[in-house]
Amino acid sequence: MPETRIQSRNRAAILDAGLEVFSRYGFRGATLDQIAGEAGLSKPNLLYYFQSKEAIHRALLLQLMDAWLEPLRDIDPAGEPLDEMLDYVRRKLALSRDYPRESRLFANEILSGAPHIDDTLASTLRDLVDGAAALIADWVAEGRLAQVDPHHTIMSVWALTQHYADFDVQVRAVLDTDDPLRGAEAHLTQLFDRLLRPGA
Amino acid sequence: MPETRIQSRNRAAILDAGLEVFSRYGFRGATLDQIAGEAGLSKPNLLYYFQSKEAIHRALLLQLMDAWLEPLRDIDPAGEPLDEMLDYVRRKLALSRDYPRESRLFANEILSGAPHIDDTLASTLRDLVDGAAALIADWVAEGRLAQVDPHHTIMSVWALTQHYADFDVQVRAVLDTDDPLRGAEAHLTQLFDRLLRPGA
DNA sequence: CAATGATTTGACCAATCGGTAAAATGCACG
DNA sequence: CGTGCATTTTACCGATTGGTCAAATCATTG
Repeated sequence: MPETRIQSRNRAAILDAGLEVFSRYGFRGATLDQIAGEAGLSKPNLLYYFQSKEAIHRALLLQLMDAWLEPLRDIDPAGEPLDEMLDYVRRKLALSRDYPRESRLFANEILSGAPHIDDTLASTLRDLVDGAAALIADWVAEGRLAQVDPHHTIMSVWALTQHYADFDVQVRAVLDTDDPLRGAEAHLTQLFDRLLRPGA
Repeated sequence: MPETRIQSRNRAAILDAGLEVFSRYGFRGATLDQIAGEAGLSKPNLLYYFQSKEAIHRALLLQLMDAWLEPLRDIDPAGEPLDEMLDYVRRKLALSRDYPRESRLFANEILSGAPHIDDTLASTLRDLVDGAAALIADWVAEGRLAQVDPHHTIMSVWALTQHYADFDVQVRAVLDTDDPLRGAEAHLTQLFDRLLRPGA
């Protein structure tokens, strides 16, 4: 039995509403009434489509992790190292610009101790990062990137790009611009260029 | 009427418990029962010392903001620019090491839209950052720092240092070390040295 | 020790929490 | 049009939420 039009519309509305609420208040701080209200449905109707509060949250985290790690997978081992790294930074920053709620959802999950994705963190994420770190280490050894710690460098990309989504309120308060991400790209490109460009 | 021994002990215990719980689950996700349990007090007894859940949260945020901005105030306009900036990074990183719960409390507040400190963000923080940014801009103009965007540079310091406290769970999962902050200091010193050291 | 104020407890409250059951409604299709 | 299934609503549940109140207990000091 394929999904009906009503089903796909309502499921999408619920996931969107859940993303809105969970990303602001975390799993425990979010309420089903709030999500139902945001989705334009009654609470029992919402529970007709998802078995529980946790089911909504789980579905959101699941579809998030893939998209979130994609930029890292897209680093091309055959490419020019510095370009690959700067492109990676730009792809990650684009995620913060286009999917700030997903970024905050992830941040909330980590802040609360990652109870729902700790196994993913220890396996999938870990392996992916180790792979990318090994690639960076090779590039460094070949003298095609400056001497850096690969793991800390990757985390620096995360920290700097996600900051613009997660701390959006603070960023806007400090920057006084309606588009903080414009200046961010130039700044981060410069920062990672100076960090990673191999010395003369 | 001065504070009795019992009062100061219990107030401290409540604030510590509140910090523990609020920093993990945010304001809405935290419960008074949880805080009372963590503090070793009954809920009514807890409310004998603080008028409400919000009062505990407010007290925590208040004592946080001062300590959190201190490293920025301590930048010496008469000092050597690069040293001053690198010392600032190290002071900020020390806060993440010594007060990770405070960092997460702040992160949670910002994530949820900063409803309790939005005026502080727009006034105190804004002024402080603008002052520091002006100083950095002067140093850049004098050729004593490399060409950077002062505001984005300051926020980069925040993003990179606070990341080690706020995303501690993820950092440990990726790094596989029991002391992630050791490598962090060397990495961040290197990063900001390369970003800020004036060209030859 | 007595008394007085500081502290703690137990019983309780209305509101909200996540979730359920069943009846009512809507909708597509023969 | 009517039948059968998908959808939605109404009414409700026990547990937990933030918070109150008065009584009980504790600690200090004259």
